[in-house]
Amino acid sequence: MSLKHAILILLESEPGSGYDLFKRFKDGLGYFWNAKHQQVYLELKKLSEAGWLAFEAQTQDTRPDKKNYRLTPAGHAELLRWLGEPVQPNTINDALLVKLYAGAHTSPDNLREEMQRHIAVHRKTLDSLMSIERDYHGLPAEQRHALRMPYLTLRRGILGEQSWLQWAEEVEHALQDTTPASPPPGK
Amino acid sequence: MSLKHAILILLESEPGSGYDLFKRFKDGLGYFWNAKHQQVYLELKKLSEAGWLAFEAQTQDTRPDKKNYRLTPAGHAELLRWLGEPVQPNTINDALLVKLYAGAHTSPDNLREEMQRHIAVHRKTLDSLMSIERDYHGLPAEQRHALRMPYLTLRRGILGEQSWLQWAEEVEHALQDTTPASPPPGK
DNA sequence: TTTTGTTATGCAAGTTTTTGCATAATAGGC
DNA sequence: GCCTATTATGCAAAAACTTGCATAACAAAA
Repeated sequence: MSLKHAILILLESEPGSGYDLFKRFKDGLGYFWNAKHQQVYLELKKLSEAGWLAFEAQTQDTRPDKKNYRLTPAGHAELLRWLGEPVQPNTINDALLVKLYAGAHTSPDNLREEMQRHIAVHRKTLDSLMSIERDYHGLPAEQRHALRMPYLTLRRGILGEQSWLQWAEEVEHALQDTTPASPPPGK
Repeated sequence: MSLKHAILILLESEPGSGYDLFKRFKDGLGYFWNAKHQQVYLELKKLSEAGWLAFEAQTQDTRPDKKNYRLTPAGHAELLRWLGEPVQPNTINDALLVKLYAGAHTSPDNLREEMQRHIAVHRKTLDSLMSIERDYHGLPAEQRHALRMPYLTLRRGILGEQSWLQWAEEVEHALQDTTPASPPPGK
């Protein structure tokens, strides 16, 4: 839907190779836009063919050669056009919630284990976002100002993860209640 | 990724036609799994061909004929298999956050308008979820018990939307700060 | 010294989802 | 009487994304 535009945005602030972009997706933007490397390379190719990007092959001694992409004026214009257009509200497709919705057809233990796996992931994400936030607060005012918009997206991540974990606690309580009382010690 | 399984779950609790399912997506499950009617019909066809669903054509006098789908034993088995399998954590692809990330390249007014549109949508969603919650609390204990798992997903929706709106307030404050001081009254 | 990890790119095939089009009957509001 | 909404289904094409495979050089750890 808009990996195209995510790429334009990343290259607007700093030109780079497909591999660079892929890594940037894994750190910063990656929290709210995910992409496999194959798709990044494919889109770069398409965007070049559309005239929105240009690249220079860059030979390297110790590393494989890379292609350095940057925005063309047409690419810049397209980015501005897209920014002026309304964005569709996000549609959520969340398989965990689908599973939980059907939870009555499986065991509470199975659900608890599933929740534990997801809680671990969300806690880790929250930790890493909060560590990025600490770094941000340590920056000089000028740099903080330059990063103020990405910072808002970071806040979304932090509030979102906190809310998710709060919900997970509710779920754990609810799942405990469905546990049958421990059976009396057998014969 | 799992529209298949969302359909199996819906049909497990109650058989129905493609149109029925589509409507159920728009109400209940729809909060966390979205599907267009075309895709629902397509998946029903595939699931039938895979032997997981069976259907009977049902002629109607005043309305177009419909096909009533229900799970086969194989479909039921597949659902149980899927429930036993771990679900991958959700990947988020959120175009609004991509736009905000690049917000420095557009006007605060543009961003404020965008946020207003999204706030309106989220407020409406929250209202409707909370009204469903009120209905739930009004049910007799037995029915509440039967719906306890879907209720957990409802809670996810409510906590998630509240957190979203809280974030939106932070964003509004931040965007106000970037507004240039009102210019002195002209000449 | 073998294995694992990182850097670097990409094709091919498949799955999933979206968008556009198409049909057809009835009910209700203006 | 006309327009719009609802019920009901689906094909076809395109776009977006995932999965599997493939190559290749070097660095670091085991």
